[in-house]
Amino acid sequence: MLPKKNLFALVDCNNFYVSCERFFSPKLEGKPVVVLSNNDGCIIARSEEAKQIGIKMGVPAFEITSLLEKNDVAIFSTNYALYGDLSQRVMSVLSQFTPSLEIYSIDEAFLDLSGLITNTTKYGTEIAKTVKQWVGIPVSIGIAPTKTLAKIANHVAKNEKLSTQVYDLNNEDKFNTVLESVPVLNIWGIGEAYAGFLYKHGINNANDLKNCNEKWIRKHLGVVGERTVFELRGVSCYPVDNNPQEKKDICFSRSYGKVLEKYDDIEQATTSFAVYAAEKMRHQKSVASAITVFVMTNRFAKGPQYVNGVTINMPVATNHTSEIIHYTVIALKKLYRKGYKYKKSGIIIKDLQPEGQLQCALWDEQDRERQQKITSIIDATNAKMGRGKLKYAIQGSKRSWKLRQEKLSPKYTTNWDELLDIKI
DNA sequence: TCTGGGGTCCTAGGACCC
DNA sequence: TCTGGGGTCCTAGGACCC
Repeated sequence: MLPKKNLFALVDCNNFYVSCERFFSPKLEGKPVVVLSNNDGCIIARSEEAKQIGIKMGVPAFEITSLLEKNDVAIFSTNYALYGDLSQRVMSVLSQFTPSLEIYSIDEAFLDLSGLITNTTKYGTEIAKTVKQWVGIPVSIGIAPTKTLAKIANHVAKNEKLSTQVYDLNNEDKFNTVLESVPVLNIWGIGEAYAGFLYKHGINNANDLKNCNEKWIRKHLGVVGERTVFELRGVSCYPVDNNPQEKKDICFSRSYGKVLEKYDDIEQATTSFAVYAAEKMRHQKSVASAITVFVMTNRFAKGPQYVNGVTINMPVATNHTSEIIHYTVIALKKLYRKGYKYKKSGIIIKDLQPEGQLQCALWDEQDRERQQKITSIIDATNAKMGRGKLKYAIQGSKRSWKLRQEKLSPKYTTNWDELLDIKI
């Protein structure tokens, strides 16, 4: 019996953040639109029209103000509450088309279609049509026998501006020609460093890499590179992972809206980040026994630079906010040096383990039951009334670190007060 | 004036053990 | 004079992803 042939679809939302904003402002259809990163810093999403007038991904917005103004580009601050919610809706629609769905990122998912369908293009078109109709977000779909090839097929679907938004690289007679058109840098798993190495050796496109000796690739790019070669040949090395593990690390960091110098301001910011990180940790029902706190000055500024981090091993694995704050402050006091202009800080919670198999220390001085009650009450209140309604005193009330978000759209779908108001 | 944030996996090398 | 060797575990850092 022949082994079951693998078949993967990669569904990718087109210019996702822009599409989310457009869905609630249809008058922006056909116009250039961009979405900015936190603090209204860099361009992180562009509509087709914005790409066409030469706006590059990742450039700082202040560097291209005249270009933005001249072309009357609609600009939005990032609105994760909105994008996250629409993402969930897209994923929920996709889950109806496969028994095995892997949510790969906020705007992408792999679907395992092995043995499921015969007419791939028809099926893909049906998926795209349904998502557009039910959630209002346009998607592109690549279909192929491995994930790496599905990624490539997806790029083709996007670049060729196919009317169907679906490209099937499975049994494609132009297979080699398509691969030849893909520079190695555009292959999933090949970044700047590996691409530089490959170009130096005359390996320029996906077809070249496919034909490489895998032993030689393994020697220079490691096992990940070797798998990429196999995947390009149609040998699947990465199955669809529909059972996401809990996160192993949780990080919460932000650049401040302006530079801060006083210890108290930095403490208020960083303990606030610690509070959010602890919320995330409880949300996935994990505990941790180590945290790293870090601070940094503005790496783009001329003045003296200071970047440093301190890791603290806590005596007992915990997810209680008060304890996390306690150790964050200890770390911060070690880190702080007077005289620097701080721009960013954050906390990384490491070595997360499932709650419940908690190891008790011999001299545990904390009243854990009481803490448990307090954190549950705070979590429940904030879930209901909005993040930050109940705060710890140390977080302060000034929010001098507050992000700049001058072009924020409403939280149309997650906040009753910001629902779209339609006047008839 | 203004330059994002949050992850994963792999590997080399040090620490430690017998 | 001659100064083991092999295994495991952990961590930091590199490379990649969105």
